[in-house]
Amino acid sequence: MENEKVYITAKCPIRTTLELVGGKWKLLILHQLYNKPLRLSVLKATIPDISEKMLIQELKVLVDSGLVHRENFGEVPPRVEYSLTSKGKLVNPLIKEMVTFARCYTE
Amino acid sequence: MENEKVYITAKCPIRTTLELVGGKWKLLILHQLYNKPLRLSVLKATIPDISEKMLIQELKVLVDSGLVHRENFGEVPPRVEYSLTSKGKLVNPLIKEMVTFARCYTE
DNA sequence: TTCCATACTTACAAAAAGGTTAGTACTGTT
DNA sequence: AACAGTACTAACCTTTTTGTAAGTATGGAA
Repeated sequence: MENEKVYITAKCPIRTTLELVGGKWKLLILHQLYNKPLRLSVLKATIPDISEKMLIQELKVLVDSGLVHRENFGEVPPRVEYSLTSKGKLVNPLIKEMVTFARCYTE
Repeated sequence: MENEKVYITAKCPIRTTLELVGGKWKLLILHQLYNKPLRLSVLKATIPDISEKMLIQELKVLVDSGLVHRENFGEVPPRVEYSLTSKGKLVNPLIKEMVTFARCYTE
């Protein structure tokens, strides 16, 4: 089971992963949520280049795919916190590998 | 050194990796080259949906970034083989993590 | 009654990525 | 002289992704 060969198909695991966390922003967002829940405004501040629209849009996708949990405290002014679900935490080793890869590549 | 915190900047490791292997095709191509050098025609056959243009275009990018080696045997009709460089082999653990992630996610 | 703070929406525009189709170059074989 | 076989190129178009700028909703504080 462990080392089954991966053939490229419409639903192969590599493509599944690309669909879930591909694109310019999702992994950056997930990485910020690694430690603790964060509010939108904090996320925006720690990902300097992202626009508010993209941030909200990508968060929504991540919530829809079950990687991120959205908690609305129903206060005014609004307070909403985003955190990793247990599935979302599965991306941590992946991000770690990306960091390792980049460091080995550039060294 | 090991566990340095990763801040999101223009050249942070996550973004470096995304630039190198991001997009729809690069990781699929690299995965096919995992075992052995392959010719263009074979790559095309094992990645069913890719167009010839995209395959050649992405291979060129991968060669330019030093992840893939291109060997031209100078024969007629042309024979060219593509293989992973040592830097290219660094993506293998990354791909493995992607496969693991997808399997955990979907189970 | 005006403004504040925060999360979120909408309409539109620009840029990037990807796809289609038709071609080139090269020689040995028919 | 035409063709086969392989890697590659070029022009053009469509789709997807990302960005910009403005606006909405809320209730309490000034």
